[in-house]
Amino acid sequence: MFTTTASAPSLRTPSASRRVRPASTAPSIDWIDVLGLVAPETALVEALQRVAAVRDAPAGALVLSREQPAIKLVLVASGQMALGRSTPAGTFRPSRSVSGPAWLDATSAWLHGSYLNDAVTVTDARVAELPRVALEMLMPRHPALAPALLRAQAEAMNPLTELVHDLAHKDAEGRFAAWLLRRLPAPGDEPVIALHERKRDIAAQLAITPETLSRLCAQLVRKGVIEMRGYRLRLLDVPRLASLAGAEAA
Amino acid sequence: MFTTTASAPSLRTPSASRRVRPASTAPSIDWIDVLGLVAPETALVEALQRVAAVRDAPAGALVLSREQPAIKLVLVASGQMALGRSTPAGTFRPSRSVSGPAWLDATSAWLHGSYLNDAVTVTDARVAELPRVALEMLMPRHPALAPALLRAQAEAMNPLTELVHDLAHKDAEGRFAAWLLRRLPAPGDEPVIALHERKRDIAAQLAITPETLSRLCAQLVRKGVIEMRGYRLRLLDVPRLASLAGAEAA
DNA sequence: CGCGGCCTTGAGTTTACTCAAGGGAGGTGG
DNA sequence: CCACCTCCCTTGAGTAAACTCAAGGCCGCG
Repeated sequence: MFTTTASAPSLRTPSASRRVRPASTAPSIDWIDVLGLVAPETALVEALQRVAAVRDAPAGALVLSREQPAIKLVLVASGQMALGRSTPAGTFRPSRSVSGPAWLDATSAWLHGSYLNDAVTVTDARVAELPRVALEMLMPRHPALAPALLRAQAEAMNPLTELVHDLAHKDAEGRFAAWLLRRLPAPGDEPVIALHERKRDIAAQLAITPETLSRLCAQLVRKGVIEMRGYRLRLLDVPRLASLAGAEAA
Repeated sequence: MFTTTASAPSLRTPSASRRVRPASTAPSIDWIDVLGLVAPETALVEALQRVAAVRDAPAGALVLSREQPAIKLVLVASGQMALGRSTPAGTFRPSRSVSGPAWLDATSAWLHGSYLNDAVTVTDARVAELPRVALEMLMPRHPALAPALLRAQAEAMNPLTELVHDLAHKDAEGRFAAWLLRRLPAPGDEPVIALHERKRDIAAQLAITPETLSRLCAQLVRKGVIEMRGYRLRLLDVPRLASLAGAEAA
């Protein structure tokens, strides 16, 4: 995928950018998709395109900071980002990841404060920023905009709620199982998952250590639930995995 | 507060309702506050009042269910609610709590699905429900509505993000310390916190067992950080507490 | 007074973490 | 082209945090 030949995310330094998915050549954003528009709404799309500031960020770049006042909505057109917080010590603690095309932060800008998370690019990425005031000015003329933004925000809530539930009520194995199931290809397709990120990043998302993740994988392999070769794994027993994911520890 | 005399949430059965805060006599909602409106906007307020279905729910009632299709926005005018999930076994696993006046769920209804959480009243509560379609119809006439709803949704995101971070990166003591600090009275007031809920409910919010919470309290008392008498506790050393809360375990 | 629910405390166990060592893959420089 | 170096993943051993199970005390209620 990212590397020419192989199965692994081949990056070396987190900030160095071997792992290149060059931002797509077209400079435009798929607004229809991102906003979940049904009608064509070409006038709205054009207007959005005008107010959006699109830019490319190399892997490892800090795209959002909790220091910045939140005055723009930010979306990821392509690439993958990690949301979390930088510690005073300077290390970054990811809480979750976002893969474009999706909103990175469609909410903070509606409040008078800063962004809620720091965000760092994992792969090269293309991001677009929309000033809140510009959107507010577009609303009267484009009645489809507000509901679309409300939908976009609502959609962002979903994974967060899920995450809270998992962190609060599932043990490490359950969280990993749930994570795998979320990545499950459509039924009918091969139940094979390619990991596009370092395992330690996956571990961070699951709020466990890389060592624990490694042991979990070995354990699932022993149980015959999955099969692993490097960064490519195959789900052998989806029902079993689902039961592990649902087994809400304690 | 809730009981006539005492310091404890005196309820016996979780669903029984000794712990009564009768929903306020006025049948109306403070829309200005809930929506964060700045201008008076009386026309909008009246319109909202018309489309809102207000009802009172006794303590222990199931107000929202993940089985229901989400077609209404729900807000809690007064009282306290727990959000979480019922297990197949029938027990309720709270993830977080909401105290009125605040939105209980301002997001699910914008999507075509069910509610994201089950919600149970902890105290007697008054809830209001607004059909999404009604709000959409009000939007063209009331330009202040959409931004207000966007703000409301955005505000709901904030505590959730915080919660994810705490669950992912803080140990039990840190989460409890952070929880206490969130309840800290305004600086200048007495640093005394009255617990209005059973300790086991607090524990559930923190994703720990009641036993662990009890031990944490004892430990903080031993350290001289807090003082406890029943359900009333005094913060003796706020800076120390803050450092515990910030100490992002590991 | 007894009962039921709640909180507390103790003992033992489990889970996941820390620390440390070793192997593999990929890029780099001689 | 090969040696080396770095970063990553894995595995093992020991430890710490939080859980489970169980027993005891308190309080309000019937």
